[in-house]
Amino acid sequence: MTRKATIGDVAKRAKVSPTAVSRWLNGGLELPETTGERIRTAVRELDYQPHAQARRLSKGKAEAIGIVVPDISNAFFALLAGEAERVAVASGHDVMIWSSRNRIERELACFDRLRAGYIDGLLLITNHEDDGRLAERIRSMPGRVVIIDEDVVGGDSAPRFFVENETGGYEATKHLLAHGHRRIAHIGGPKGVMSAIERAQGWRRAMTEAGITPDPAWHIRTEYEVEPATRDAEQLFALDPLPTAIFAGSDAVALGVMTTARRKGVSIPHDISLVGFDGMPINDLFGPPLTSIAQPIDDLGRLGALRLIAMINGEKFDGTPTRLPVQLVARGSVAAPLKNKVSG
Amino acid sequence: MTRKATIGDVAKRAKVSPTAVSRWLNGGLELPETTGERIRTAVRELDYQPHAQARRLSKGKAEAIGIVVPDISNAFFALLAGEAERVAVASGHDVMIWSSRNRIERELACFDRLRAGYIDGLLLITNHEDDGRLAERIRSMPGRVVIIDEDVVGGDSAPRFFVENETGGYEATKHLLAHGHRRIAHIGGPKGVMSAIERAQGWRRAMTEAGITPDPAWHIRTEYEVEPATRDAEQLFALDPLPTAIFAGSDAVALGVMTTARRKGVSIPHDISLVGFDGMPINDLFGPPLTSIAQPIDDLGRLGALRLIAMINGEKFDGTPTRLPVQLVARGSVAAPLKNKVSG
DNA sequence: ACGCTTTACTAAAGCGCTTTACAAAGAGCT
DNA sequence: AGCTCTTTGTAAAGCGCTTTAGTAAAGCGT
Repeated sequence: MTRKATIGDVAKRAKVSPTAVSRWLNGGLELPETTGERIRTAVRELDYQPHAQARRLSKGKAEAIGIVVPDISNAFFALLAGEAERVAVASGHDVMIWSSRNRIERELACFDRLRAGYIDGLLLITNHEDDGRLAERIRSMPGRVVIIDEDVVGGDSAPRFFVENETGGYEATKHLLAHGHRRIAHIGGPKGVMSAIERAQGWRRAMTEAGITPDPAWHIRTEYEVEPATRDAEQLFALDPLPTAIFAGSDAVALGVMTTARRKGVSIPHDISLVGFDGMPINDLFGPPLTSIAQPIDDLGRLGALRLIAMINGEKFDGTPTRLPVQLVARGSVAAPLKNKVSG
Repeated sequence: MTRKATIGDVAKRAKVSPTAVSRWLNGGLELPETTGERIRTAVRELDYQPHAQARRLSKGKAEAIGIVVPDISNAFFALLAGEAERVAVASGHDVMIWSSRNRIERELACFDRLRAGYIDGLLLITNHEDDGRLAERIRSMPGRVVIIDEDVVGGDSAPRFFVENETGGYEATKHLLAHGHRRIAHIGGPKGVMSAIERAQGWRRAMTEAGITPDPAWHIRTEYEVEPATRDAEQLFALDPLPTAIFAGSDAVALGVMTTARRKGVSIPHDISLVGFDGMPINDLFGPPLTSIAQPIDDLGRLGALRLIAMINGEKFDGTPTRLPVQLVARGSVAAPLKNKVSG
């Protein structure tokens, strides 16, 4: 294999110095047309391409950002990361997407990459309670981190973008109440996770306003993933009397509920109504189509990436969180409860 | 912001040369415990972390690979990339995942990154017909590229991993035939795409063996995405008589068919049976659960990544394609055709 | 006391690029 | 003619690391 052409090879062939080639290519030097043409020809003939590593070392910038998500094969995160990537690429940054699989070590590894100059900034999407290490890393890298979707306690030095979780939980529950439900259970995200806390608060507030004191057994916690939710939903189906409706803390959780319902021979929405949270486009295709609180996933990804890039370019921001609105999308998984169906 | 510690700072504090620090850290130098301890302390106190760009420039390796997929927010590719990533990370490589959005320019950009030394190898997952440029790049980077899932004509210098597309199409069609269907339509992937061609061949072979000559109108092509498939499926629902079954070239296409069926008031599987291709785990949750030809997605990603890393480490391979088996997963989207239901 | 081996390191070059500082040659002005 | 200004470049340093080649000192056998 022939050695790759370097800037020196180009310079030699164009009969100028490497300096001239570099500066001319990067727009820092005006040269007469004949000289420019010689360089252009040399570049073409040698198929020259600057060595990324060298250029980055020299410039002191990686021209790249990283995106950590809990799991890239989860459609929600894939959508989020996809949108963020689009924005970053458009501004000339390379993008690395990493799955943390909810292992904090893998998240910390991304901070190491940041410190190592491998990326200029990090878009952090995390899903689990922090033990303090994440918060510490965030503080130690000011202007380099943007947090999306889920808070990190103590990470408030970084810009953060969330949705109106409490409102979402409230609206979901109101929707079920409006259909006549009273025994509304909530299966939400794990302990210590902001979105789970806020969505549960919204649920509780709507219930209280309706004059209902939720039975503690109606509130259970699970992971935001299909598998664990499928398992943990069992508890709900063991209750007597059964809840007539379930507000699931995410669409993945709702899918878990659907799976368990199917296995138990419980029909949705005939026997139990179900509302999810996320508003994934695919919800439309489930049996039944899933009513859900839609998050502005694109905006979340886009705004986060834009903010990160602005910071990399030197703009200053504080950690005031931005809250984006959510919206109920009614589909087919909610009906009136059985007992009320006729009597109203 | 205080400057980041360099290897020189560590050396000074430990009262040794940078050489010693580098070699000791990288395991190339035995040192007495006291010296080692001094270095260890210095590293800790300065919170030293080698500069990735510099190390990579120096070593002439990026210790990273890239994965291009058509669209990371497509669950199939997300699964594929996720598995490949896991393998690569386990072997100490950084992973960059890029979405090409089926733009060949974006795929070529990934080859540029390869040439620029930004990554050591590329896992290529492409979805559309090549105009020759892809094949040329693949040839020009021997031992650096592995192709997965979909062939590139002329890219046969690189290792390739595909599934048994023809068999899959055959099995899907046989399954429908076994349920008594005769008017079996096929809505498959785009022209010039290997998997689409092979799956269609399987369909055609099963039909022919059953003594049926497929009406040309029964075979239509679309993109492997939900949106276009939703649109293009219209043609199938405009036929008279309607097909009694549809073999969709991918699960995304099947989803599109389901969407259109729903809109047209056509019930699956009551009025029309449906078989997809991919075997996405989520198929279980659709209404109805989707019968599909399952691909070994994990294996595809894993084997591809392993092969790529082996090549980076100097092993030689030729372009003999590896074919992985597929398997029919029967769920609820296939029933006997209406007219045959009673008469058998 | 001599050479040989081992231990414990180091100096310097080099990876390929960018950037700062500077210079030669000509043009224009007084 | 002498001066400044512009044009057209170049030399050299430096980014932070690895690696090659080597060396001073200590230990060892005879």
